[in-house]
Amino acid sequence: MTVSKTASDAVRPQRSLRREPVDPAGDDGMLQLGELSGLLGYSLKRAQLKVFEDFLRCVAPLQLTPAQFSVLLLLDKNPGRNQTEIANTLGILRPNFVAMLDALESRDLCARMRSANDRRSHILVLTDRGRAVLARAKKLVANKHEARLIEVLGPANHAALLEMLAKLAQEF
Amino acid sequence: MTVSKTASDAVRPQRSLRREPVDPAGDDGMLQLGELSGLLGYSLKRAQLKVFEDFLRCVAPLQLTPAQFSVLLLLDKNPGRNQTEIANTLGILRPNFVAMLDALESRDLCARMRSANDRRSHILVLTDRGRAVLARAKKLVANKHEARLIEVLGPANHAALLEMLAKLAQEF
DNA sequence: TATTGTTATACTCTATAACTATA
DNA sequence: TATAGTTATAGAGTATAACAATA
Repeated sequence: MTVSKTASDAVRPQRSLRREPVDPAGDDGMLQLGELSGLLGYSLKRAQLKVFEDFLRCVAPLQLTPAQFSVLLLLDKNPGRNQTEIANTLGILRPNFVAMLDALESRDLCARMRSANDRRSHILVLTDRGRAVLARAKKLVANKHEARLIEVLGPANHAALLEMLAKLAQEF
Repeated sequence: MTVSKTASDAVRPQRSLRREPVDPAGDDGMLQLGELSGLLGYSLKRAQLKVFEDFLRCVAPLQLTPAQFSVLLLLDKNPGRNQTEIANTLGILRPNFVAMLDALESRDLCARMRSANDRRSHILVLTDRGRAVLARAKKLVANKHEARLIEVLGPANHAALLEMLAKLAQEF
């Protein structure tokens, strides 16, 4: 270690004498982010947390997480698929998908059924209740969640943002 | 439950007879994402994972995670701050920040020192080694990580993306 | 009494190996 | 032998309560 073990004055020298508004952040008050502001990954992560938080708020009446919503959407659009196919598409590892499905199935939102062709695999289907919940969830997401995003960003920016994120998710 | 317990034909009816390229995804091959493509949170999450993955690759020689890098950056830009201030700024809870600092301090990248003013708080400082590692990390991030992002998106899009994400992280 | 750093703890996500039943 | 679903497990990340030292 090369730093002295007692700081305060050593670290911020003649600060107690003059109060120069040299930078936006005073000695107290908000800290300077520095090049953190220019780090895409940093803003990406913080934005993602905010967006998921808002998603949960908007869909709270239906008690669905973003991940659960994505599963229901995918089952609806892709009938006749098995667990591995759905999990892979969503980037969920098969072992971790088991508990997720257990939760959805225990709420009677979807069901596993043995495939007649290959008795190893479970064909996943939405139940009537699953379809109903999905329909209500879609409305909440569109009218509350996405609507708020579009309101904050503006429709054109929202579309541009979506396009860029999709590009990163695929090509990067 | 309202669905029959054996599927296959029930779920995808006359598929074995005709092969109509009705939609981009065949019976096998990639699944249809449906409105998942329009869900900002979904692309946001997948993009974030990709970007963090690339960050880890680029900074691998220095063995720094995005979170650790952000701590070093913040310590450098904000000397004389204590654990609570740094943790709060990064959205890290104080109890969870303890182990993070232990790891950084055990590698001699930063040091805690008792404040002379308030003997409860630990002033955080970068060590010489910490400053050196941070300098190298900044170069790797700029020349490899961010460079690749700018290459994929284009400079104008990269700037626009950063601006929108920062806006979401703050105002949303 | 309030605050700083800390411990303990728990819950979620994620990741890997190995088992079973089928193929 | 290989694959689908599963179990067990371990590791991150995140969250809350409570304690000791200090204010």
